[in-house]
Amino acid sequence: MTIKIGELAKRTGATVETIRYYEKERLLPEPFRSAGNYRLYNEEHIERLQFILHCRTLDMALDDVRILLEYWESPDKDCGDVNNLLDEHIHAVEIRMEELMHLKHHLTVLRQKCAGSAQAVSCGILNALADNSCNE
Amino acid sequence: MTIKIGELAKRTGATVETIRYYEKERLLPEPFRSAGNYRLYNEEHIERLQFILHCRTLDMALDDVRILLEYWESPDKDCGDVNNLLDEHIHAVEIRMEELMHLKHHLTVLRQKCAGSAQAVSCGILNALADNSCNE
DNA sequence: TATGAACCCTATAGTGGCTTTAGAGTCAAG
DNA sequence: CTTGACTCTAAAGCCACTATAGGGTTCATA
Repeated sequence: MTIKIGELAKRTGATVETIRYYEKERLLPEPFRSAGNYRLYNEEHIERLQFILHCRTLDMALDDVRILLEYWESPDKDCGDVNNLLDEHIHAVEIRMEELMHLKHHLTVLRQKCAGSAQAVSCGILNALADNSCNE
Repeated sequence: MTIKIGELAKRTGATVETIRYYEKERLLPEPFRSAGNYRLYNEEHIERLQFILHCRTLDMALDDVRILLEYWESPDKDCGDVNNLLDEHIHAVEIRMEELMHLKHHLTVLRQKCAGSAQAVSCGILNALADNSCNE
């Protein structure tokens, strides 16, 4: 059983372009080609692509995915580094969440500086952006 | 009083490269040049750059900054759109925060699939990434 | 006057993870 | 035999910078 790139895209939810991009990035191995030079994928390609896509839904960088794929391909390896990679990723997400919380606070304070519509010259938002009084 | 680009960078916290980039992007007007072709900035440049940087600390896109600068330059305009722009930005931040909350949940569940170090073949994390069982 | 350090200049390429575009080839159905 | 859906490659575009290469300017010190 082999499928063409459009069918692989349909089955996994990736776009055709993304699949070709992953191949160029060596995340997916080069598949066999048909007589007409079409890529032909098999079950292994499908699984590997799904692995990659699952990692991406978890917002992992492709370099991290590369590392995880290596472990996935080497059943005997110690997976301690996998745990570390995940811990670091969770930490990064936590940090970004905190950043966004602060950000939202600043934005909300800023928003309250101008109740309705008025002339720009007296708009509390524009003035606060000029002197940064919303960040102090 | 005029200052060179390094001094402007020092006073605002931007890098020299970012300042030149903003000029190329027409966020900052082209300054006068010295005899030796050095950029010479004045008070207005400093204020405008600070306005831009304040917007950036609030994670606004440069296109949004462009719009805000326009209002800032036109004191007579109605600033209702400024409020809308901000509301939309706050909404985008809220959405991203929710996304990250879900993300963190998935990552935490995934992390618990592998307690300590073991062989990759039996690592709950790698297996869950393969079948996406952490996202269901 | 020479020289060296600190600063400045332009132009171009790289970052990440794709997406888009242009231009061409393949294949099955009508 | 043509149409339309699919596929191919190569290159450029996205965002907001950052980095690099290869030079020029300015000023203080030797």
